[in-house]
Amino acid sequence: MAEPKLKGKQWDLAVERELLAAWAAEPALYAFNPDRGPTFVIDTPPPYPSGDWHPGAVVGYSLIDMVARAQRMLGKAVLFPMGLDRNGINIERTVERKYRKPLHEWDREEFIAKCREEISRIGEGILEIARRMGMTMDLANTYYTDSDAYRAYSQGIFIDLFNKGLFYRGERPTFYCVACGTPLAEADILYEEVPSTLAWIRFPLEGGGSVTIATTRPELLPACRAVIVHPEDARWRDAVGKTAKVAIFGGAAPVVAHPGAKMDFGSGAAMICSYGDMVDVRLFRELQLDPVKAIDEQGRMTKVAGPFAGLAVEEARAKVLLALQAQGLLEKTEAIQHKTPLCERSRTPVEFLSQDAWYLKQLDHREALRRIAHEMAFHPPRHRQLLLDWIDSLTIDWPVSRRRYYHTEIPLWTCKKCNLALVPKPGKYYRPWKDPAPFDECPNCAGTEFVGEDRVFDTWMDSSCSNLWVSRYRIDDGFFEENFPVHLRPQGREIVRTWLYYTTLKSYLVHGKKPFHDVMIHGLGLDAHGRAMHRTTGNYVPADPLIDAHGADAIRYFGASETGPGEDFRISEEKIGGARKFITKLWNVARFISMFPPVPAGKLKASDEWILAEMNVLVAECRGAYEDHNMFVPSNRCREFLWNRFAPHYVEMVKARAYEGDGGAVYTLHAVLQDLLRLLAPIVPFCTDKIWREVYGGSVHGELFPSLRAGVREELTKLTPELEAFNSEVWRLKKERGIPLGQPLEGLGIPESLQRFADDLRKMHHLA
RNA sequence: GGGCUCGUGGUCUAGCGGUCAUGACGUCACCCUGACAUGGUGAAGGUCGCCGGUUCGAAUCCGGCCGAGCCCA
Repeated sequence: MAEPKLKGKQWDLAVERELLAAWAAEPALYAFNPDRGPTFVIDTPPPYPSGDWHPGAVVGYSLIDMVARAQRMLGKAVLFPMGLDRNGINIERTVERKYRKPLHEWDREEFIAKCREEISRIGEGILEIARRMGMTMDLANTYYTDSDAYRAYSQGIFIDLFNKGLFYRGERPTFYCVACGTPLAEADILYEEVPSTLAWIRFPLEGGGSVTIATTRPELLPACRAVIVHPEDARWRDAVGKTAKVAIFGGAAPVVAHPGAKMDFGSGAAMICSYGDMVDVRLFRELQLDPVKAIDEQGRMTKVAGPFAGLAVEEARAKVLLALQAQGLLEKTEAIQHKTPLCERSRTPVEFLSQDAWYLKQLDHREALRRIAHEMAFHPPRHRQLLLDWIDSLTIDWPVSRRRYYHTEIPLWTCKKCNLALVPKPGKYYRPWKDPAPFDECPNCAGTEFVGEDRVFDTWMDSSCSNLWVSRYRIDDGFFEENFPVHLRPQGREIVRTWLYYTTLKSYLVHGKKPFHDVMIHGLGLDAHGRAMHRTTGNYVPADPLIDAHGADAIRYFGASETGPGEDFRISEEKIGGARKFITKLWNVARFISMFPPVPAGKLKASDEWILAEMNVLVAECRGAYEDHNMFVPSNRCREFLWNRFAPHYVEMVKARAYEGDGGAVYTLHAVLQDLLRLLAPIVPFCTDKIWREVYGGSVHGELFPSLRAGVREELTKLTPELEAFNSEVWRLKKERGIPLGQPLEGLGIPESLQRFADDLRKMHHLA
C-alpha cells in the first residue's frame, strides 16, 4: 500500500514554529523586489506598543498581511513596511504612574529618557507577535516615529506647510484637558453619558419677574453673559429682550431668543458662559460677547469667581449650589444623565479654555477633502461615509500644539524683539527647547535673540506623514513620483477620523493630491457578546494565549472567513476552533493525495474534466476577490469547494482509479490540490506551505496564483447539482436500507445525463 | 434631536428581483466506508425585524415604523 508523504492525521501546531525558522532563512520570498513586477506600496498602520496586542488588532494586521501576500501572488512587487508609533501621551502616563510624579514636575531631559527606556522595553512585543502570526512586513527595517530621523521628517513637512502659510497661532477657545495639561483636537474627544446634577436657577429680570435657567455647570455663573430661550417657547416669550441679573455674581445677561435653546431640556432657558460647551463658544462669537476666563489651566476657578476663586471645578460647583440655596435662588435640582465630552486618554471631562495654540487650517479645505474622499476607492465602498461624516462635522481648525514632552518638538523660534515666528531649514531634527537657535538675525527686524518654542506636536502630526515616508517623499524622488498616491491604506474603522482623515488633509496640503488609490477599512474585534473589548470593561482577552492554543493559521482563517469586508467580528474561541478543523481537513485531503506521486497528465475522464471545470470557477472567483482585497470570499469559497465538493464527491469518485495509478485521476488530484494550496496560501500560510514542501518541494510562497486552465469544458459544471444529488441519493438509500457504504446496492440506475460518469460512479458506490 | 450603518434558523454568516433561501458552529440519529471519528452520512430547526407600496413575481427595489450599533449635536 502506498505511504502518504504527510505524516500525522492532524495539523500539528509545532509545525508552525518549524516553518517560522525555515522562512527566516528565505527572506527573499517576501522582500520588496522591484524586478518582480509592478510596485504595490502598503501604508501599514504603525501600532502603538502597549505591552500586549489586542486580538482584534492581531486579526486586523493578519488581514493586511493577507492582502500583501495576495498581491505578491498576483505578480506585484510589494513594499510592505512596518513602523511603531512610539510618540505620545500613553507612554508619558505610564512613566508618570510608575514614578508617581506628574509630567510638569519632571526635568524634561530626564523624563524623555525614562519614556524612551519604557517604550523600548515594551515595544518589541508586538513585533514578536507579528512574526509568530506569519506576517510578512519588513520587520527587520521597522521604523520608529520617535527616532531622530522620523521626527526630523515630520518637522520637515511642518516647515514646508508653515512656509506655505498654512499654520497660524491663535488665542481662542479650545478643548483643554486639565489632567493632561494640554489643548486637544476634536478627534481626541469622546462623549459619554455621565450622571450629573441639573440645577434650576432663578435669575431676576430688570423691571420685575424672573427667568429660570437650567445648567449642569453652576460654577460657570461668573462667566455668564447671556441667557437664551427658544423663539417658539411660550414660557419665556415675555422675558425676551429684557436683561437678567446673574444669580450670586450679579452680572447683566440679556435674554435672547435663539434656536439653539432646547425647549425640552430642563427649563428651556440656558445660560451662555465662557465656556461650558461648543454651543457657548459658537454663541459668544455669534452674539459678540466678551469672554471671561473663569477656569484656569489647572482646573481651578479664577479671581472672577470671587469667594470661590482657587477652588477646583467640582468643589466650586458644590459650593455655588449651596450659596444659591442659601439665597433662595435654587428652584430645584434634578439627577440626569448628561453626554459629557471627555479626554480620550485621561477620561476626565474636558474644559473649554482660551489658550494660545498653533493651528493647521482645515476648515478652508473641506470641499477639496470631500472631493478627494470620493476619488479614493474604498473597500468596502460604504465606509467612505465614515470619512465624509467626519469632514462634515468639523467645526474648528486643527490645534496641533501640545504641552507635553515625549513627542516631536515644534521646530520654531520666536524673535524676542519683534515676536516673529521663524522656522529653520527642513532636514534636521530640531529641539528648540534646548538647541541654540539656528539663525543669526531676524529677517524682519535684525534682532539677534530668539526664544525656542517649548511645545510639541499632536502625535497625529507624525503619523499623518506615514504615507509620505513609505513612498519616500523627499528621500527618493524617482520612487515617490512613481508610487504616489500610495496604492493601499489598510486600517481599522475606529481611526478613520484620525489617521485616515489627517493623512488625507496632510497629503492634500503637501501635494493637492489624494493620498491613496485604495483604502481598506476592516472592522473591530468585539467580545463574544458584541461589545468593544477593553481592559477597563473587564472583557479583554490578550492575543498570546489564543495563538498558543489554536495556532496562527486558525486565527488567520477565522479572521478572513468570519465576517465580510469592513464588518465587525466577535472573537469566538469556538469559531477559531472551527477554523482549525478546516485546516485539519485540508491536511488530510492532501495526505491522501500525497500517497500518489505526481504524474504528467494522462487521459482525462469526465470526472476529471468536471472537477477542473469547477476549479476554474473557483479560481476566477478567488482572483477577483483578492484583487478587491476581499479575504472573505476566497476563504469561504475554498472551504465550500474542498469540504462539500472536492472531498466527498470527486475524491470518492476517483479513489479506485487513483489506487490503480490512473494518470487522469492522479494528475487531476494533484492539479486541484496545487491550485487550492496556492489560492489559500495568503490566508493560511503555514499549513499550505508545509503541505507544499512535503509533497512538491520548495515553498508555495514563491508561487503565483493559478490562472484559468485552457481547454476545460465549462459546460460540465451544469451537471454539478445533478451529480451531487445522485451521490446524496445513493448515500440516503444505503442508510435507509442499512447497507454499509462498502457493500453493493442493487437496482439503482444511473440517470442518462450522468452516463459519462458511469464507470466512476459504479465503482464509488459499488452499484450492481 | 440629526446623520450613517446594520437587522436572514439557537449563534454567526452568504445571497441583494425569479425554481423547494447558502454555509459554518451548535443540536439529534445512525455509521470506523482502503486521507481524515478534530471524521462520514442523514435529519430537525427560518412568517429572511414589522407594515405598506412597485412588480406577473421581493429576503432582494421604494416608503414608513420598530430595534441595535457608531458618529455628531
